[in-house]
Amino acid sequence: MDRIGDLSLFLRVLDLGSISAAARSLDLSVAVASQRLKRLERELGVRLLHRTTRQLHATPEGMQLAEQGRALVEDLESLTGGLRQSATEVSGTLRVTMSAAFGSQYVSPLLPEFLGLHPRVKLSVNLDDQIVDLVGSGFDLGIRVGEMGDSSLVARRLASNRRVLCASPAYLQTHGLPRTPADLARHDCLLLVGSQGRQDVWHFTDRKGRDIAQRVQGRFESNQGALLRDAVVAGLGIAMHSLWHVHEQLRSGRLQLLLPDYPIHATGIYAVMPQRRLVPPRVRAFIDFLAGRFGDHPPWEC
Amino acid sequence: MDRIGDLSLFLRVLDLGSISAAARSLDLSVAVASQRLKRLERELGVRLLHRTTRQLHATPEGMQLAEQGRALVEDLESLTGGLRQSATEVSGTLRVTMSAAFGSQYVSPLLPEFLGLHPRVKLSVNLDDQIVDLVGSGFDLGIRVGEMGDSSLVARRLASNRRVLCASPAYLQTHGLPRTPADLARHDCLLLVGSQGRQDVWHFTDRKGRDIAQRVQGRFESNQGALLRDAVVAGLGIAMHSLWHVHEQLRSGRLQLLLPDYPIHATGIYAVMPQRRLVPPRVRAFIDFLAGRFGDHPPWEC
DNA sequence: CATGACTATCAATTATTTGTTGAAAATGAT
DNA sequence: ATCATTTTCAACAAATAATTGATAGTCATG
Repeated sequence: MDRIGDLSLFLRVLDLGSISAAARSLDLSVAVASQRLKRLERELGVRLLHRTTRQLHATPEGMQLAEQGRALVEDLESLTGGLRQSATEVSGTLRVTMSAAFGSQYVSPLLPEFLGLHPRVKLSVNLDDQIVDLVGSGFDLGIRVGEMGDSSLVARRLASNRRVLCASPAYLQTHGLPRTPADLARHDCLLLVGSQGRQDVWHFTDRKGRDIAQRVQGRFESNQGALLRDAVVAGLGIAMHSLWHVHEQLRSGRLQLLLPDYPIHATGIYAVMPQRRLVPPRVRAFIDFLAGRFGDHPPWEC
Repeated sequence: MDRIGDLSLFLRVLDLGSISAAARSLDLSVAVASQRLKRLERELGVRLLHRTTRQLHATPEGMQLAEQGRALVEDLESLTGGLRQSATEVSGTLRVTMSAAFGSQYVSPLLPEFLGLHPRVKLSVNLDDQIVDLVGSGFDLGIRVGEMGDSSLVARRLASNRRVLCASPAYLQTHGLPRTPADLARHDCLLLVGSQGRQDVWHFTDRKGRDIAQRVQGRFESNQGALLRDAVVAGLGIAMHSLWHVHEQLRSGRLQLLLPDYPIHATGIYAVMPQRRLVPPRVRAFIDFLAGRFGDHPPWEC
């Protein structure tokens, strides 16, 4: 066996559970992937995959090769990556998944420029807030808003993510202006329902830096930030939003900032990627590009 | 970097100290080796070898790649070797070095048959008793007579190597027949001078299995077994010889066996090879071939 | 149960890479 | 200085890989 790429392909096939998906993710035609797997099996003289058109599973030999081979491929990548002084060409298909609202609002306008900068990259953009398993879905990169909990991924902070409490002037005229977090208990609060459940405890910081937790409730909730924003603009209640998300509305006066003296713990906007030793140049280029655009003065900060 | 073969080539180049030698040893044309090294350097973006036409040495990066890469290549070989169920074709150039006397006398007549058995192998035979550094000299295989001390090599015993004490009838008529090892102190003994120095202490076993060491001396010594044999046939003294070496002379009566009641510790005839995980099929085939010819009834045993 | 959407493989063509050969340039030894 | 080696280069031939379009198998769906 000479080609380590065949081994990489095999590993990718196992990760994605499909020859077609692996081929796409490596910018190969499906036929090539198929015949290279066959070559690998022929050279080893062993059947690695039991395959039907609809499902794959590894033979015992395949399992063994996968287990031991993965370490090998990673070692080789780290070895060559350590030596290689300058990255190679920025090319291939960049597969990125991003938070829907943030992506369409702030990333999308930048994409033409990025494509112009790197003529040999193709982009495949997935807008979705749910996808967690980057490697299992074959993405190079995810762009996520909020806390980074997952440890199997490496994250790079692209920008800070200040969150604010806001409501429409109409709502405030009717219901009054809250002065402290405790006041929120008597207001209609609009809640985001995430994958971890309803987020009905809001955290603030008082003047002395102490954490204040306030349970809130209301008559409207959604898993879509955009719906929440429409609701708060319509005067349905008070919402906690990322600054970038309501930046426009605050500037135009359709929304109003609340409790400015009780700042909310800031999180970040992150680029996350599978923990690989060797980051493809196109991924690095994209992250650097975004970081350069957002870094010091994101468009949503005053 | 995709081709692990390029890395292997690079390692071989470092072992042999020459691109040409490495190319020969891998059955490649020199030009291919050259351009594959260049490809490796281009892909890594790093210069690995400082080369003039006359000498090579690795750059720091080259050293690093060699150190870490060698383990990698070996891991890959053992992994694939462990999976691979049947060996591949017996082909390529088999480079073997062997003890001169034994090689010309017993191996040489078998070579045509071996070549006939495997049409796609070429043979490169080196007759020399000195070469120790197999891997450094680019040999696949060595055939050695005697004790195997070197631990960096793996050895397979091809046949036993009984040694005997002998002298010509004419010498014995003049000097008398020794009855015990101690008698040898009063005889002319012909000594082999090896790379470890003059071998002037001979070891025997008495009837109870105890070791008897006897220092001997004489007026003739050589590093060439053949000269020693000629000398003992000419009646110059008593010599200790491998049985295969004097088998003919003993049968024809030109030499006579001495001290048959004090056998000498038997050693062996060994195939030794560099400690690689994966033995090329041509090497295995050759060893099996020789073992089959010598194994149970070597031609020099009665 | 048939249809449709995918999937893997096959066969034929095209493109790319790899290997060979012979010549040239460079180097150290005689 | 010449000679024998060594590495590299350049042009060509051979082998290999990738693409395309076609075929057959499989599962979910209506």
